[in-house]
Amino acid sequence: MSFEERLADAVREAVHKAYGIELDGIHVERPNDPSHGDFATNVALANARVLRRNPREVAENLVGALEAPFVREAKVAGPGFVNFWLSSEALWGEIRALLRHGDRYGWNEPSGEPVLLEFVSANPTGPMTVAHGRHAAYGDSLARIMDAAGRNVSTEYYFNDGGNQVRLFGESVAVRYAALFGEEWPVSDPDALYKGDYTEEIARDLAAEHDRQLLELERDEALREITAFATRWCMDDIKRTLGRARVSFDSFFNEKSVYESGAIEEIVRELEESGTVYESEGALWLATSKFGDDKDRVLVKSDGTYTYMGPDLVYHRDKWDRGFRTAVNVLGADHAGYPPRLRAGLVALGLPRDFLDVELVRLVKLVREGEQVKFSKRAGNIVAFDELLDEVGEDVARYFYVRSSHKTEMNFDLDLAIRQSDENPVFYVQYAHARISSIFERAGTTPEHLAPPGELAPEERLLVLELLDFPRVIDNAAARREVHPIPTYLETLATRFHQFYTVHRVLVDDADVRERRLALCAATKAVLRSGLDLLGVNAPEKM
RNA sequence: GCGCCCGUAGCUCAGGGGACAGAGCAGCGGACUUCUAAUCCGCCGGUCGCAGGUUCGAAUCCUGCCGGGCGCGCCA
Repeated sequence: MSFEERLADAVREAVHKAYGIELDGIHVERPNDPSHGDFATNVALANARVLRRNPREVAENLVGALEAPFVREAKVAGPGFVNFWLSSEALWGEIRALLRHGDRYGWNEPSGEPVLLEFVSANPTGPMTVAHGRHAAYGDSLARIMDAAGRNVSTEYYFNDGGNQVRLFGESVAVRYAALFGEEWPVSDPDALYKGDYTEEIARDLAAEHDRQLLELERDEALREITAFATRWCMDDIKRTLGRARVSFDSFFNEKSVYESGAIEEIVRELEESGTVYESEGALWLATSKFGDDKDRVLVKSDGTYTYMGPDLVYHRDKWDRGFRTAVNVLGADHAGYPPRLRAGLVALGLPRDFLDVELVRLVKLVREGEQVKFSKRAGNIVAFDELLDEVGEDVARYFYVRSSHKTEMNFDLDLAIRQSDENPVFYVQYAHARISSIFERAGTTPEHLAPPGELAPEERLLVLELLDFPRVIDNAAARREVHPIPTYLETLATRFHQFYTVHRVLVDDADVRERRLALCAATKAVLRSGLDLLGVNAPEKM
């Protein structure tokens, strides 16, 4: 149990003892100013009104009634805060616990209903973009954080390889392919074709494998072959990029399998039976407005093909059938209108309203020399994630992406990421880790037993308090589905370590002191490595 | 027009009822014979978009404006 929780309990009992009432939601926090104690609570201020006493008086009574052996001192301060200082013994007790858990400190055993986290799910119609990169970095880190926090989470990538975009993409490659043999491939809308140079690459690979055979086939069949080849090519390309960025998925799901299974027809039949669909203007509509959507949505277009609602309903019901009780979808903010529709459709199918949960990721803009970078030659009207990785490296890319909240629009300043890499926050954190490694290398040992607890110097105390905050940071990030608290935390922790390092020499002659400081280093190293790992960033031994 | 999100230091962003609003970068000035100076310390820099309201207390909650983004397709 954390000190916050232990303090909250102790305060709750003190309130009970002094006033005979049970309070919950007792707020204990780390004050900004160290002179306000290791921890502080505002209960006296928050409850002065109900108790009909002035806050300072309440605070005094609390301090008087407080029984907490791990508290060295409790003092009333300001308008009625109670500030707590913990005993060094108690802090050392937690450091020992931290060292026992190592880089699993703060982790919880998995429990609860299965959650499926779906992210990226970029269409296999081209390379991953820098926007997908943000989704990948966010989603993968979130999965790691939720896992650490004890959520029963799995990750999945949905390959949209069955829809309209894919047909267009197939045509784009077919045009290039035919051109290689001096032939023309007729298309309905040349402007809608994919323009990036990679379509040329795919066409060449296709030609290398099949020569001009596919041009001999009947056109529909040839297009099917070409499209299948092209989407497979993109999936491989995307998976390679993901692997490079250290993003992993537990499973991949193909939209095509939905079309081929006949499940859509089945769903439509089900909806017909429940009377939630109707025909109008030659299309089949789903009455999503009965389930919380603004208006009804087309399910089967007048040309007989399905809108995305069809396969998506099947896919999400499949998630439910596989046992997941929460489906978290990470989507681009430009898809904001989509969740209410899908949710309404799922409710129409009898799934609970809270099954689908959506996190919207805002746009990322690449900025170079103050100008927005909008496209690249290879990728067409986008910038490929690979190109960003080439420029700034995997660690910087992943760290920068998640440093700010996924909910805010982000400017990724390339000049800063590259040119000033020395002053980069990711290096700042990594450097703390490397410094510690260097100490252990010099020391030739890792601490096997701990020296008896001793008084903590101010810099040591701040470092320790920061270390012990890690479990709460993980829980909080998981609960809010936010990743950026981790970098924020790591930077503070690195600062606390660098400050400690500047003031105190670790490898001193006094064996007890040396042992204690090595223990702090080991603890810091474990938490830094653990935190960086949550972000998919390396923790180097040397820099 | 309706709905959702966002306005915090020159820049990129934390903080989302508490004690003087924080960090990094940029700028200025200090600190390496001692475990890595990719570090540390100090200075400069903010009417937390504006105006009301709730509260003992508001950057934080509520309302209204202003500014920006996104959505409101038989596209995904």
